[in-house]
Order: sequence, then structure tokens, then C-alpha cells
Amino acid sequence: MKWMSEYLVNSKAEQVKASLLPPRMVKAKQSAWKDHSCVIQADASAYRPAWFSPLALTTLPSFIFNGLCRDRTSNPSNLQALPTSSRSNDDFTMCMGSWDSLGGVIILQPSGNCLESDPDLFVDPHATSVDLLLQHVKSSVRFKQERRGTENKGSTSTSRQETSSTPHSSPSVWLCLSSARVLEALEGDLLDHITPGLALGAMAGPDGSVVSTPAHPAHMAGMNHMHQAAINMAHAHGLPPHMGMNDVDADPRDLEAFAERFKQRRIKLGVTQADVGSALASLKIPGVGSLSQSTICRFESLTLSHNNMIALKPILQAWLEEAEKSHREKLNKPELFNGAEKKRKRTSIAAPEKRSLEAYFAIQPRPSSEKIAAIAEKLDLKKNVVRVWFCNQRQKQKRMKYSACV
DNA sequence: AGTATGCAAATAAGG
DNA sequence: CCCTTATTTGCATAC
Repeated sequence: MKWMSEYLVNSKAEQVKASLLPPRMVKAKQSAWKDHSCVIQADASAYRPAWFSPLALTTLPSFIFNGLCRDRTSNPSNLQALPTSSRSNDDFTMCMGSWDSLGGVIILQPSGNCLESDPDLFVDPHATSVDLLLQHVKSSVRFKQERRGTENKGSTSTSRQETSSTPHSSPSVWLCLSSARVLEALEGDLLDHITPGLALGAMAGPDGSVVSTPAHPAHMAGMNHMHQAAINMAHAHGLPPHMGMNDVDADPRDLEAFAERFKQRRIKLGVTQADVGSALASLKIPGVGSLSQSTICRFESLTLSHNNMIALKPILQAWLEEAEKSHREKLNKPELFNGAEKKRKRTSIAAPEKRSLEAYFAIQPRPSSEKIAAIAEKLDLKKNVVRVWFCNQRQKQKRMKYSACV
């Protein structure tokens, strides 16, 4: 187990060094990870190059392992919402995230500015949260195995090829846990769970190329124990994943650069994120309406999923060009809000109503259409809002169920 | 006054 | 039309 961790961590450290971290941060983190982190990849059925957010890396305090390490910086919905009771305080901080439609990486490390300080801080057991996290991994893995088992269509090999077009395959679970102690905890049944589909080895670099790991003797020795399947996997997916011939530039680096440039120029134009968001509507692009300040902000800070970034890039690029053009020509931008394309609305359900809904849900999680209509009327909400609420609630419940004991 | 972010609505896509 | 699963956003509010 040890070897695996080190191997992966090194691989990751290299990636980081390669392009992700501001130079001055590389050193501290690299060493920190090397000694106190481990990575688990459970389910490599669809392997794709990972993408990392520099922002997530530089703003360590933002994601604390509260059982809610998701949102923009972590995709795996299986990791969502641990029961409140299992939340820990500041034991761990997410310091790095990567995500795409098929997988994500979450790296947790002890909170605080312990990077430069006493290394021993890292080794602190933090038993509670570690255990919980492990439980979570297990349940996620089990969850996926069950699902795969049921929908099993004879795709026997652990590596179901054709990575490119499986929008519905469940996301892989990558976790990088801190603390050496975790390594020990991992030995045992967790390994049994994740080994079948386990793929070790070089992760594809941000540019799609393989980041090969230096052959540290110790690690190579460890690799001999690697399951054959894993090796195959690594090879199968380690090659340049010429996945989407569709998207010309799915290169994270381009996105990164663009986002940076975008922000820069936006500011130069004296436009706020909110402005951009609403101005998008006047762009008159087919299915494009305006977006919220939140989304623009997230785009600029790369806190959207990779796919989302790719989808939004052309739109924002179009806006930028448009805006700069009219700026050059001194034309006051006629981007007045044409009431046309509006942005997605989100209704806020007040606490009292929410409580009622929860009460109904406890009694009947899947009310009939009529029942929903009745509830909607009683709470003075739109029927569809209530319906969606139940859907989302069921989703949430399912996650909770699997993340609870196991 | 602008920008982040937590939480969780709303949507997309396949049944 | 509704469901489920996976994802994309946005309201509210903290920063």
C-alpha cells in the first residue's frame, strides 16, 4: 500500500511542479505531499487527463473537509454531503481538486498553515475524520460496484474501454488523504474493494501527455506487486487520450491562460463580472442567455468543471471580442438588457416551507403527481418546484445512505 | 462595490 | 409527463 501511495503522490507532485503551482509554492507542497499524503484511485474505468485549479491550490483554507467537499472544486457526487454528525472541524483542508466528467481528484491535507511548520503536524492521527473519509471511500466504491453489477452487460474486463463517450458512467473517486497514518488504515479491505478496477501509474498530464514517474527504486520495487490488471489499465489509458477529437482545445493550459487573460482584459475594460454575465444575453448566440456573477467569477477562477469551462469559453470569448471591438470604436455598448434571453432562475425555498417539505418527504418520498400538486398549493409554491425538490431530495438521500455506515 | 462561496435549485439526457 | 443520475448554475451572504 505504501508503495502505491508514494508512487501516485510522486506522480502528482510532478504534475504540480510541471504547471500548476506558482513556483514559490511548489517546494513546500511537494515535500508535504510526498511524506504525508496518499492517493487512492478507485475506479479507473474511464481515465482522462486531470485538470487542476491553481486557485484551489493557492487558497488552501477554502475547502475544509466538512463532508461537503464538492461544489466547484470536486466533482464526485459520491463525496457529497456526509451526515452532519460526521463533519469534522478543521482537520483537513482541500488543497487541490481536479475534475472532469468522469473523474475527480480531491486532496485533503491537515488544515492550518502547517506547510512550513512542524512536519509532525501532518502525522497527527486525526482519527475521526480519517476514518470517516475512509468509510466514505469504501461506500462509494461499493456503491459503484453494485451499480455496475446490476447494469452489468457482459463488459467483463475491469477496463471498459471507450472512455470518450460514457457520459453516464459514474465518476471515479480519487482521494488523496493526508497523514501517514491513513496509509495503515488503508491496508485491508479497502484495498480489496478498489483493487479490481484499480489503475495505477502515471496520470496523464494536463496536456494529455503522460507524466511518467521517475523510477525510484523503492517505488519500482513496489510496482512489482502491482496487479496485472492495473498495469494493463495504466497502459491502456496512459497513452495520449486522443479522446475528444471534437473539442479542439480541451487543453487545461489553454483554459487556464484564457481565463487569466479574460479577467485581465475584462478589468481593463472596466467591466464587472456581473456586467459580463448580463451582457451575454445581448450577444444573441442561439442557446445562450445571461449568466450570474457567480458563474463568471467561477469561470475566471477556474472553479468550474473542465467540461463546463470548455463550454463557456467560446461564449465568453465572443463577448470579449465584441466588447473590445466596441470599446475600440468608442461605441457605447448597446448591450442594454434586452429582456430576451434571461438567465436561469432559481427559487429560494424559505425555511418554513422547507420544513414542511421535509415532513412530507419523511412520510412519502415519492408522492404522486396529484399529491405534489396538493403540497405545492398548500405551500404556495409552483408544482414543478415541489417536484424538483423531491427529486433532489431523493438524490440527496441516496448519497447519504451510501455514505452513512458501511 | 466587487468578488468569492455554501448549499441546493434547475437542467440535460437516457429511460 | 415523470424518474434517475450527473451537472450546471444562481440566490444569499460572507469576505
